[in-house]
Amino acid sequence: MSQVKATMTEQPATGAYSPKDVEAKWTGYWFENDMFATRVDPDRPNFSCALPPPNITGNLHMGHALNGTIQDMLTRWKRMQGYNVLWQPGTDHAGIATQMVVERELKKQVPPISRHQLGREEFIKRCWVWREEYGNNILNQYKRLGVSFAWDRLQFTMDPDYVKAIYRAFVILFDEGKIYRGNRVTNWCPRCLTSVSDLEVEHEETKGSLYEIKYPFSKEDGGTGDAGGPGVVVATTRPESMFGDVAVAVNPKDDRHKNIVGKKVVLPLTDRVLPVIGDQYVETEFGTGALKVTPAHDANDWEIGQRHKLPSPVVIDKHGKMFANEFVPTQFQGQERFAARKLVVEELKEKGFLVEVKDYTHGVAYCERCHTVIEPYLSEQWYLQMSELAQPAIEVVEKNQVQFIPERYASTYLDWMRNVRDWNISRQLWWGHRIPIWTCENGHVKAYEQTPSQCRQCSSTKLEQDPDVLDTWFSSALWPFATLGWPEKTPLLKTFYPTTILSTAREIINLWVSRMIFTGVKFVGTIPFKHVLIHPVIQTKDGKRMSKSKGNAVDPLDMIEKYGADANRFWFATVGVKGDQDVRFHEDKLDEYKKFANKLWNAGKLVLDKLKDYEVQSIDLSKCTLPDRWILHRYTRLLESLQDQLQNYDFTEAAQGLYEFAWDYFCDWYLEIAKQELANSDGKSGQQTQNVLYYVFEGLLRALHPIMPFITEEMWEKLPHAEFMVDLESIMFAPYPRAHAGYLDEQAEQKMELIIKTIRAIRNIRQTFNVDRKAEAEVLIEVSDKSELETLSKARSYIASDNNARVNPLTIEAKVTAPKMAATAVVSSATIFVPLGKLIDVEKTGGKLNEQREAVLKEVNKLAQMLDNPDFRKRAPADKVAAQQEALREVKSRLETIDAQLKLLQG
RNA sequence: GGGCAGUUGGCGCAGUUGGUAGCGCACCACUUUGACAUAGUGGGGGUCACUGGUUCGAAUCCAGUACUGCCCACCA
Repeated sequence: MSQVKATMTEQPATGAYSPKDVEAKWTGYWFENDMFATRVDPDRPNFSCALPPPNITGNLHMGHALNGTIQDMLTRWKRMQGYNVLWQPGTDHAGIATQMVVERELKKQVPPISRHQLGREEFIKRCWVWREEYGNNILNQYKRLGVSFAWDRLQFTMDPDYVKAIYRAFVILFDEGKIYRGNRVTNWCPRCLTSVSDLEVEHEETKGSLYEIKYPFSKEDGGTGDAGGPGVVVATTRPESMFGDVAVAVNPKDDRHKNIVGKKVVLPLTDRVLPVIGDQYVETEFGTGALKVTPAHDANDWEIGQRHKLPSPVVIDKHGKMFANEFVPTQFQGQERFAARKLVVEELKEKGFLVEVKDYTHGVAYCERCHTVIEPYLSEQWYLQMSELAQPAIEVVEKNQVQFIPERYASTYLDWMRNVRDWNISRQLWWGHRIPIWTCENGHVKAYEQTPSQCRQCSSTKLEQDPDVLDTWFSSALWPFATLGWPEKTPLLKTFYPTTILSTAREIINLWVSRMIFTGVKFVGTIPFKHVLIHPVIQTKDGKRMSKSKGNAVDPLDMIEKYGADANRFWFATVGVKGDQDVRFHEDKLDEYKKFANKLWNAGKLVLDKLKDYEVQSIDLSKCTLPDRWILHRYTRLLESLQDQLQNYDFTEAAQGLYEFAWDYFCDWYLEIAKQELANSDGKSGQQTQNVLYYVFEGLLRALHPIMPFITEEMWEKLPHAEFMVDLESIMFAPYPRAHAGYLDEQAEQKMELIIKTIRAIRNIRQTFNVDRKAEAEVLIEVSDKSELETLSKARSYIASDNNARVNPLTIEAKVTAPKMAATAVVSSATIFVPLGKLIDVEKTGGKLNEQREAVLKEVNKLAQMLDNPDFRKRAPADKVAAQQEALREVKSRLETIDAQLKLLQG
């Protein structure tokens, strides 16, 4: 490993933190020195996760960035905890998407070329060229986020070893008879010219029309066979498909129609005669209660056609144009389907068959990739039989071997798997894994892992490979183990499989997660991951889905540019995985966390300044000041919670805890006091304060590192280090800080709380009465409780200091002579008097006191009422009653103090 | 049609086993003292969507209603 240590980045003297250079520098340092390379020490525990492979055509979006941050936080945290970590990165060849991009490029050429002109082989070559050029773009974008994935183990779903895994899996399934050829209606994209799965189809509410068309009874069934005579009215949204009709179906229970079952009707605009059949599928409530049956162009009609053994004439071709065959009247042949619809409707109207047209909004299926309206299309496809494969995959989730987080998503998965249908795994594309099925001249259909030279059954050398490629999800289904070398029993597979977690978006639970689970169980014999983290979807600030085409998508790279990667990551951490299922994006949040980074930066500057020439040494608790012990206590509590929170994937709380600790406790209170301590001290107590300052700040950086890797690395490098960390090349290899119970100190906590409240009360009075900030104020504090008196007496220098309440002279006694013209506040057993002399505004003081009195009185009444209720005293647990009684006593005494002060004021 | 979320001050959210509503941003006022004005200090602001129930007591438990959003599903 190269030992070129990055040098410190010069920051502008203004005090503001500028993330840009810092981030570029450390990204370079980490990646150039292979810091994230996989290292395996058999004595250490293992942590692994696989990055959901982005499409090579993809660009980093908010979802990627959130997901990347979640995985990186865990990976960095585990690395710091001494685990062997593998965060497996890589990309997906993305069949349709890549093919579309390359086709689009070809179209831009002069003259434009189609892929068919190029031919399959040449086209695939172009795809490879494209992939070499741009295929890792998105991973490089990921780097900007500070991700620590194993760059040395980059995988691609078309790498030779990966392809080997795919064909091994395919052949196993094929030889078990689970892969079969089926001829049925599937979703077809007339633009991509391929079948797509149900999951690759988007349904959108679209305004359209419901056409009611009269199908007249034939002459032998009492009709005239034309529009003028009696008939049955069917309702359809797709009149152009009528030429493929083979029947009219009604519900046999429908009183209006049941007597016409068995009759014949004439298909309008043609001479064809169709039977009226009875089928339960027909909804009596919908439309006219009569349904035209078009088996080749509607999945439901296909089912009906199968039940009634009806033919299935095809009238729309794969391009979405009306077929030129005997079923389609010549005037419509070759017309595009939507143009044909218009023409058909016109002619129906003209000839009197069109009964009514109603506005109708319904879900229309669109191709997820190109937004073309999907055409249900009768075609031959390869299917994977799912029922047997699903069973064990259902069990591992039912038995909690694979656990969804949040839990509710387990039912999304289970509902899908329990009703799973056979999987159409073939696609009519060129870019992808060609289906490894060869058919010989004698019709023997076999699957081969490698291109065969002869038929396995008859040794014929005349073989032809299936032209289709596999659904892209077939290859990504194998991701968790194919990336680790399966089917070989590699050491990596042994070490890192099953992976620890999988983190992804809920929209691909069925598409991807379910398939990894069943393939993992099937091929490796074990679950692919223990925990599935499903993160929220990031929406626009008004709750809309972000989409590139709508132009409302926020580009995370822009946000990183503007606010820094650490600020973005911090926001992603607060989003976490355990909260709502959707999160709206508000840019102010990034600004807030940018300010947090700035705050840390400036705190770091102060700490460094106070630790000039500091040599690390251990803390001597017995010599520590109260604030020292207090911050150690708070810090220890923070670490305890962090351990729990990160363990439970509670990133939201972990981030909030760190934010609160760093800003409120450390910066606002401890640093203010420590600053003063170090300025005043004679060097004895100051030494311990330095130790504590170092201990807490250095630890805080490590604690923050998984969330904010850049700024913590930058500052950590500048700090001196304890011996065991001196040689580390990066904070990422330093141990995650652990809580030491010895630093817990509840007493210090209570004492500091009293002091803080006291300081706040004095500040409140000062501001309420407009005491000049620069002026010192006289303060008298009467403390009835003995230990509180001691605490406050010992803390007098903190209370009096310019940073805090700026008091002089300060009197703290068990009993003081209450000054007449004074503002008053009560904190616990302490009554604070600030004599204001001429400054005092009797009216204002009285008003303020009366306000307080009212608030306190309200509490008194509420508590008294509760305690007066005999039911409460009878039924509430004794400790609760006692607690309320105690609360009442406390509130009453505050009321008395206020009353006394009011009396004095009115004097 | 089925399922899942959410509804708490202007905005974004916390509120574990029911016991006097918290935080951040924004807002108002004051302050440029050597970590930070991307700051400090103080302050104002909420009948916890609605209805009913359980309970001595409900933001919290139960039932229902209303909106908002997501997922799944073969109503033409």
